[in-house]
Amino acid sequence: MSVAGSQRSVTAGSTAADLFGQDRTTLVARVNGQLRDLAHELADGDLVEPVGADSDEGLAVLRHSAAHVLAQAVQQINPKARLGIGPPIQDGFYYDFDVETPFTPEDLKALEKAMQRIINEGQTFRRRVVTEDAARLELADEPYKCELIGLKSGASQDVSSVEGAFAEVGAGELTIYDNLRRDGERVWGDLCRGPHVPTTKVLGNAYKLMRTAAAYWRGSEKNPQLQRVYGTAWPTKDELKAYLERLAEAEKRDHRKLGAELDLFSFPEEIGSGLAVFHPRGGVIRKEMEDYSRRRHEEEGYEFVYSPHITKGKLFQTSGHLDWYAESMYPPMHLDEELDVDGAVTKQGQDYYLKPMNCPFHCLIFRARGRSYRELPLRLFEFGSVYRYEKSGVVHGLTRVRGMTQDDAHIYVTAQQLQSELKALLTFVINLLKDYGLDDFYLELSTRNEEKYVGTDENWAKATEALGQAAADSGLDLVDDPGGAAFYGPKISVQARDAIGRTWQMSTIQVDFNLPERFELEYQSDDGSRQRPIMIHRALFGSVERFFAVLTEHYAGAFPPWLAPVQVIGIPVADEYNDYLFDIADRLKASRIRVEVDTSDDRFPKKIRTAQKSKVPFMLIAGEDDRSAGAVSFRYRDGSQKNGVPIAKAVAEIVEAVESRRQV
RNA sequence: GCCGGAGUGGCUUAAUGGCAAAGCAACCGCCUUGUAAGCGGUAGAUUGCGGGUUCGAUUCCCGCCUCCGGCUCCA
Repeated sequence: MSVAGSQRSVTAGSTAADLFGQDRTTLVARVNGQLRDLAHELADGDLVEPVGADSDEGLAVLRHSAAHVLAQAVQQINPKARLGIGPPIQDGFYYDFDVETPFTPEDLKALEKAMQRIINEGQTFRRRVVTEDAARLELADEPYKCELIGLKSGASQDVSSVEGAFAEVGAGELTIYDNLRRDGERVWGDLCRGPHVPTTKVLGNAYKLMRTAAAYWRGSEKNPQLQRVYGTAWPTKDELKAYLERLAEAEKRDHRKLGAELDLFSFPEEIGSGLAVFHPRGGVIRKEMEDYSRRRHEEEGYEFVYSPHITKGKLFQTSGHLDWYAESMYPPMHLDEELDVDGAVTKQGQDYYLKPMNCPFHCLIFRARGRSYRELPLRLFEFGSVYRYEKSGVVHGLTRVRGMTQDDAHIYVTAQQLQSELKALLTFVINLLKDYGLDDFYLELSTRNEEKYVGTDENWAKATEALGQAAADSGLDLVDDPGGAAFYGPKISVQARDAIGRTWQMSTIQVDFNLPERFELEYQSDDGSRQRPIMIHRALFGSVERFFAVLTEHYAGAFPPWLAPVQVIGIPVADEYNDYLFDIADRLKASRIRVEVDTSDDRFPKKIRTAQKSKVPFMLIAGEDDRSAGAVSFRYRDGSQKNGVPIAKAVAEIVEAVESRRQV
C-alpha cells in the first residue's frame, strides 16, 4: 500500500493507528480519499495518509469529537436531555439539546467540569456499523436521531439540506460511535458518521464552552426550538488562548462600542429600534465618505438623482415589492380618505409607503421622457434613504438597521453594452473600496435558481456569462453560489476581508430583466425600433451605515487622516505656547485640515493621554525648543515621535497624508 | 418573530426589601515647560416604562420598551 506517498508493506489486519499511532498529532487517516478513524483496518493497495489538527479536516474532526464529549457530559448531568445534532463549525462546534429548562452560565461551568472528567478518562471512540432497524431500536429514546435516520433512508438530499445533519448520519452505512473507558466499559454512544479522534485525551484542555442559544430543529422556525451550546476547541492550549484573544480584539473593535466612545453616533431609544443618529464626529466621517464617493461617481459618468422617502402603494405594486417584501416594509399610512357622518367613504383614500428600495423611482426617471440609445448607458446615482421593518431580533448596531442610506445606482444599458459595463463597473467598485482602505477581496457569483426566476434563458445565460467574464477579468478569487440569485437576475457580490481577517459582504452588482419589463421601459434604437433596456442594480457600500460600521471595525476607530473627525490636535507643553499652536492651526485650516488646540487646564501628559484615546492621527506638540526653532513636534498614534519639524514641513506632511488618503 | 440574558447620573461599574456608592467625563478654583491620568471643590439618578405584592420595591411578581447572544430572515 501507499503510506503518505511512499510504498510500504504491512501485515494483514493492520490499522491506520499501527502506521501513525506513535505520532500523537495524527488524529485520523485519509484512506483512498476518505477520512477514517485511526482504528480503521487497512486493505491491500490502500492509499493512506495521516491527517492532523493542522489541517481544516483534522480540526473539524477534533471539534466534532469535542461536541460528542459535550453531549456525553450533558446527558451525564441531565439524562433526560435529548440529542439534536452536533457538528463542527468555524472556530468550534455546537450541540443542540432538547431540555426542559434552558442552560444557564452556571450549567456551562458544570458541563465544562464534566467534559474535563471525560477527557481525563481517556475514553476511546469506537465505530460500530448498525442496521437501520437496530439503530431505531437502540435510539428509541432519541426522537431527533430517529428522524435523521428516517431522512437518510428517504431522499438523500434531505439529509444534506439539514445543516450539520450530514455529520450525524452521512451518506454511507449507518454507524454509532461508542465511548469506551479504558477497561472497555461502554459509557455513551451517539449516532454519528464519524470519524473521530482516537481518544478524548486528544482534546486536552484546549476547549471552552462559549455560550448558549436557542436554535430551531432542522433550521426551520416551524419546528421546536432546541437549546444549543456553542463551544470552541483547538489542537493546543496556546491556540485556544490566541482564539480568545482574537475575540477580545474583535470586541475592542466593535463599532457599537467605538461609536459611543468616540462620540460618533447613537441609537436614542426615543427614535426607535434600528434608527441611528450621527453625531458631529461621526457626521464628519460620513460626509467625507459620501463626498469622496460622489466625486468618484461623477468621474465615472454617473448622474445624480433624488427621490422622496414615501410613495403611493401603486408604485410598489408595479415594481412587485408589495408582492414579495410587504412583510418587511413599514405598514402603509392611509391618507386622504373622507367619510360622511354615517362613516361611509365619500372620498377614496390612498396608501402611502416608506420606501424600502430606490429602484422604482429611478425607473420612473428613466420613463419620464422618451429615451435614445445615445443616452445609454444611463447611470442614475442616489444616496437613497430606505426603510425596512426588520424583525425585532435581527437589528444589530449599524450593520442591520431599519433606516439606512444606500449608495444606490441603476444603470440602464443595451444588451450589447452589458458586458463592457459590468466589467468597468467591477473595476470601479474594487478600486473605490481600495480607496477606503480595504484591499483583500474575493467575489461570489450567484446564479439562477431554477425553481424561481423571470426572464428568458438567453438573457440569463448572457448576463451570467457577462458577470462571470467580468469576475474572471478582475483576477480575484471567485466562489460560485449556484441558485443564489434573486428571481430577476444573476448577481456578483464583493466580499472584503478586514484587518483581522473577517469577511464582510460589501458591494453587489445585479442584473435585472424584470423591472424594465414591469415599468415597460423602452429606448429608441439606432434603427428606429423600440427596445427594452437591461437594468443593473449596484451598491458599493451597500448601506452607508453598514460601511461606516465596517470601516470603524477595520480601523479599530483609528481612521486614516482623510476620514478622521479631528485630524490634528495641537498640544502645548504649557499655556504659553497656545498662541504659537493657534498660528500653526490657522495654517493647517487654510489647507482645510480639521485641527483643534487643547487649551484645557489639564497638564501636558493628560492632554497626550486624552488625544491618544481619541485616536487623532497627528498630535502636534510645541514647547520652547519648538517655538524658538520655528518648528513643531509630532507624536503619532503608535506613540512614536518626530521632534523639531519646521512648520512648513509639518503642514506639508499632514496635507500629503490627507490628500493621499493614506493610513498613518 | 422565537429562545435566553441584561437595563442603576453622559460612560464604566458597586450595593441593598429600609437615606442609591465610586471612578472617569462635565463644571468651578488652584496648579501646570516635553510625550498615556496634578490637586481640591460643585453639580448630576423618580435605579428603562407601566402595573402588582408590601408598612416600605431600585431589589420580589406581571406586562411593555430597549439592548446583548443566538435561531429564523436579510430584496
